[in-house]
Amino acid sequence: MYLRYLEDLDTQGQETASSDELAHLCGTTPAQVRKDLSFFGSFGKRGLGYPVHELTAHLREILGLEREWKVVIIGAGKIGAALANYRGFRQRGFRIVGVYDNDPRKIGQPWGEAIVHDMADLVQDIRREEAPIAVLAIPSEDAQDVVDHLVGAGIRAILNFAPAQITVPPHVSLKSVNMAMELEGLSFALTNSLSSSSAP
Amino acid sequence: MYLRYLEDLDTQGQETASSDELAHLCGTTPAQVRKDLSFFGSFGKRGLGYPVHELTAHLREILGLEREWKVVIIGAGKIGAALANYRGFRQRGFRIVGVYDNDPRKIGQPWGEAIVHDMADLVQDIRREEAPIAVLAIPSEDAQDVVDHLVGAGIRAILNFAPAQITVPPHVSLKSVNMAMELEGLSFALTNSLSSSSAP
DNA sequence: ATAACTTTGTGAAGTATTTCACAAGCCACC
DNA sequence: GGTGGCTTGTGAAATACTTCACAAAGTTAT
Repeated sequence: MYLRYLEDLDTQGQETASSDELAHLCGTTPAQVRKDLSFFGSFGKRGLGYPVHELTAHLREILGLEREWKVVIIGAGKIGAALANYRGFRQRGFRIVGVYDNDPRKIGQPWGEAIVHDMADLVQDIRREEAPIAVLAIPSEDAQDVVDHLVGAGIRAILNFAPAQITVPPHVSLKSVNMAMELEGLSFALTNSLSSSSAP
Repeated sequence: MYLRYLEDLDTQGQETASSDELAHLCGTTPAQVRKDLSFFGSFGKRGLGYPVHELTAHLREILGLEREWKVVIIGAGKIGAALANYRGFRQRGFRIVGVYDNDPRKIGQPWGEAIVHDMADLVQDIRREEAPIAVLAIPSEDAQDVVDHLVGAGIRAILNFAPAQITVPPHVSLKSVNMAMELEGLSFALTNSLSSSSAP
């Protein structure tokens, strides 16, 4: 999150930013900003703030964004399409090297810059390409099964959009996004006349 | 999350579930389950566990899912399309009452069961329909501007998919989902050879 | 009816996170 | 080069969250 706003400031030509300024941008507190950043090192200058360009580079390094990550998308449906077209991914160093589906009508069809591949080839392609990240955009009922194949093929991280509880061995990183659950959170907030705001 | 799994159990005809069983399903601990549920009331029976069907109803009530929520989708692009087609929304009581875009080529086109409306009509439609939830699937640069209009029209909750920091007055609930940031989290995990698993 | 076994609900203990508050350092101006 | 005004970095305090552990209450078997 800090990186997102620091990049904006850098583009605007701002040279330094105080913890106070970053806190306001990110919707948190100055003390939180300082504690968070100090965990990784001592990047700021007292009396002046943090050097925007330098800190941006540090954070990109810390997050592992200096290299390119290969990504495969599983599921050539609407969500898969949205993800494949998402500008942000490529901009931030995630290169989509393949899209997979098991629908014969979709296999072989062009899809953006790529072609939809047969799910049957997934395992061998991952082995050959060494794609360490998979994005899952398939129906819940198939999710765990596909995940097991991915893990078998040596995948190291999975971003899951299926609303299902997935289990993976400890050496594989898993992150799940459940859009219906996000809306339910808003329903709860509305029902209880609470209000909250969260950063992207 | 509990609701999701309880509904599954209910469909399968299971009558009771222990905190231990729910914990395993949801990837947490039995003590956590009991503490969480006890916050809202005393739903379980000692020696037996929680009554699945009854607890499901309680949670739906707590989350405000017994009523139907009207939802407008802003942005008829790929992400908007994915959301509009997302089965889960309708199943869980969120009815999409309108899709809006400012691209003249899209306005008037059919779009699932609905038609794409002109963004210019958004404010008056929200006032008339009293849609309390908006889903934002538009480019970042337009996000805050649209949000301001939504707030002016009386929207009460916003689910934001644009990778931008949005501010809203305290009576409006805001939840942001940033897909690039999710991938960056995985990048960090991979870079540092960490591993973690999170429930949907 | 009683004994043996389960499982909840919840204070208390243990961790983790956030905020406070201030010494130490840096800049700018005189 | 000294002084005043900022801002970081960080222990300590405060707050929040999670886990422990056990009495109370229910179930099952005999």
